[in-house]
Amino acid sequence: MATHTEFQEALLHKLSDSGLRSTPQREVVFKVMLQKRDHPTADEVFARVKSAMPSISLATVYNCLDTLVSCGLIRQVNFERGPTRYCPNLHPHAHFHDLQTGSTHDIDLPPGLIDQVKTILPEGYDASSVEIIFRGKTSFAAASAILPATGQN
Amino acid sequence: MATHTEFQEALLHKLSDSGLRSTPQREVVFKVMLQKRDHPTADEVFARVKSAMPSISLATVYNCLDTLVSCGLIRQVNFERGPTRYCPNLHPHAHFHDLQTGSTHDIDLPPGLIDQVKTILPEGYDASSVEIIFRGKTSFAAASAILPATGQN
DNA sequence: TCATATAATTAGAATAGTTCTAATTCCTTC
DNA sequence: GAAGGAATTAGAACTATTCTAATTATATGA
Repeated sequence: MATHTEFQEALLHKLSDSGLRSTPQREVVFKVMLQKRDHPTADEVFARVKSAMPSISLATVYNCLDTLVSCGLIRQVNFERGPTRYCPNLHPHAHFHDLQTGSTHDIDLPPGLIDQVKTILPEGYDASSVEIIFRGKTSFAAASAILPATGQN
Repeated sequence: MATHTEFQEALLHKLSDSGLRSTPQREVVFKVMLQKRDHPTADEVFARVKSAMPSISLATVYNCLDTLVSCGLIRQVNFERGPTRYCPNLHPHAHFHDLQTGSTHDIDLPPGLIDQVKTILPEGYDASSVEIIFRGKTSFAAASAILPATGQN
């Protein structure tokens, strides 16, 4: 049997690509991000991580999340004035922000769409990333929309 | 000659559509937004407005900007963890965020693009707005890139 | 193996941006 | 011109994030 899980391998690999170490804190933050596939804030990640590692500090959670973002293992999203949210989905996707429930949904992007959208850029603009954010309402989540919106995801 | 300028008419009209009053503060904030067509923060708007109306408060600037956003006279943009920026360009456009200079450029959208992008949404998603953000570098602004990046726009 | 250097973590202070509160002023309408 | 509601104001409060300085962990290489 393997001494490392698959996710640990991926983590180690991506980290060392950037000359960074794999640490217990980075591992647990990454694990927590993969477990519940929503869009938590740093505070929410902190709360989840604490049960597995009570000694971890909020500053470290910020550090780890920033590290994971910078080596491409997770993404960062911002909606309006809310706190930064983190996203473990690495497939090319857009975000749909449900204005009624506050929740966020990933929308898979068909291959080629990003490149196609990039063609609208005039000469001299070289985009390394394209982010697409939809805002609106959903018609399938009627049940959950009744709930008092405990938090976002 | 007209008793009101064109922009005041537009302001008055949009405001009263939402049951709101046109006030000197709202007028001056709107005017300032139209004068320099960049993407200022609330603080920057506050600074610009102060010369015309020294008694205005920062809270009022926030209030006015929110009001203008909610009646569709300006737009709001957020990049990463930076402060909210406000945009007077009402034509359908995307934003290009220059990672080297920190500046923001408006990118005109060809008609139909937004609708086309909306077609990727699965059943049940009803988007009232679509935001597109590019990030990357530009090759034409070599001169300004040398400057020590005093602020963003 | 041990010393050294560097990287990472930590707690808590500090900061920045924004919102809230309560009091005041300004309009609008009777 | 009085009453009621809307808008503004100053400053306090709040939240998210970053910074600082000290500590701990890890890797390297003598």
